Amino acid sequence: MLDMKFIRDNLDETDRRLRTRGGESLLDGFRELDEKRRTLLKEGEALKALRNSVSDVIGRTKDKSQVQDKILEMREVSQKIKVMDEELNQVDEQMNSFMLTVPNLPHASTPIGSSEQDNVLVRSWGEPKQLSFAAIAHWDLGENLGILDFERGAKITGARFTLYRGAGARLERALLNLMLDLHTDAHGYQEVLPPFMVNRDSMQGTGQLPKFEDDLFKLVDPDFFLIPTAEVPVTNIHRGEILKKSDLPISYCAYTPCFRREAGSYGKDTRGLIRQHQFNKVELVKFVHPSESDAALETLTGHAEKVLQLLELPYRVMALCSGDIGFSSAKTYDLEVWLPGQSCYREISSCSNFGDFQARRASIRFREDEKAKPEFVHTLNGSGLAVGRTLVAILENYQQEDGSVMVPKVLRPYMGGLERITLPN
RNA sequence: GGAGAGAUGGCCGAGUAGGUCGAAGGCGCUCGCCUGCUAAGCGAGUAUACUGGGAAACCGGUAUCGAGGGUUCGAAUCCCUCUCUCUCCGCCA
Repeated sequence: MLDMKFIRDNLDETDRRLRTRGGESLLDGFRELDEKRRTLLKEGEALKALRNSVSDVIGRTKDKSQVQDKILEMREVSQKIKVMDEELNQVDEQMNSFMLTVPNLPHASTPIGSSEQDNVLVRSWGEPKQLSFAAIAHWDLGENLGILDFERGAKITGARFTLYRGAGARLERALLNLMLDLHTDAHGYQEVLPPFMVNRDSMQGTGQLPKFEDDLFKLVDPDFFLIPTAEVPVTNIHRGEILKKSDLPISYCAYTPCFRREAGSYGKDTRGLIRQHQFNKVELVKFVHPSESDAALETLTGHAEKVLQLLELPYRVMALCSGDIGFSSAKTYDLEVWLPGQSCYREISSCSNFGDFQARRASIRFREDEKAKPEFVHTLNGSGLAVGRTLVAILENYQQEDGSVMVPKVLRPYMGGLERITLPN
């Protein structure tokens, strides 16, 4: 959420910056609504002030018959207040739901652009592997090796669900452990294991609601949602809190499964593990002092990159343009890993600085010093990494001409020493 | 699932025949004094949001005692609904 006062004082500039996201104005009607709200507020509060002071007099008067006329008068005032409050509530609600649908301001360093095409290459690491034979896509590799069973996944649940078996299941678990160990031991994150379902307030705190309910899996009875990313429960750890400045920065990493409806992506990536309704991810989340968030995005992105480097998977870093960054994000770097089976780079991590956008929604604050007013922290997060897609990258990059797949050296201790996943006899 | 208890400020904890309660007291914290260290002592201060005025310091208004609604001139205090926490019983990975 943006700061209402900031919008009020900088309406044109805010509008201009928001337009870089998609062109259309996102602030229509703000001024009228804001003025209406403040007028109602002012009038209502004046009446309440009157009622409070007169009620005080009534309270002090022992003989109520002396103030009978005042009581009658206040009865009418209270009626008026009630009417005005109702109107104000409506306006407040309108304002609130309006504010919740306004996306974050793009960061000054976010490239201006309208689509994916305008994303900017920041750097790349490793050479895209040129295989000496025809690359096989991971879905075929996985099925041939008997480690990915798409048919049975679909039978058990439906499309975009997959059954992992044997070395495949082990490989997924190995990746999880490698990532968690790296981020906790080497990068200083505290591991957390949060709930995989969250309530509506949490979804609103990080920005998934109210706008993107269609993308979520929702429970029928309690009003809970399956998390689409660990960002939601982990960022909401500190919802409604005032943190100590000395606690910052706070760095969490978490493994969770992620559940996404993928509505609107029918026909896209229908084969393989790239786009699933359920996938595993290790997420990095930071709460930092506002002056630190720019630098924190760089280090956080570096932490995600480190996983790819350890696995020796070629990748590139893209700065998303204003038209491509997410609703809550001010600045985003995507890590894209090279996939020989598709001869292209595919997103494997998304690292974002949200500025104070999520912190304002979720009310996560700190004090500069003991007496200072609370200020909003800045929040960041990034995938470190999407595990399913990492497994895809390993299968495709480490595939051998005989159809087997080498296990990256760094993973072998996690795989019971296994060096190669071979075809079943 | 059944029975009961409870939710007050950073923490603990008063406050139920409705008014002078944004809320006693204690702890913690901040500033000052005192004490040649430490501790103790003394004094003052110490919630948040919105809103009006002011360059600012700051001053004023409104709201908030789990959430929402009701009764009333007036509610932390009465009534209703919901949520959460705790205890006991049952069930269970």
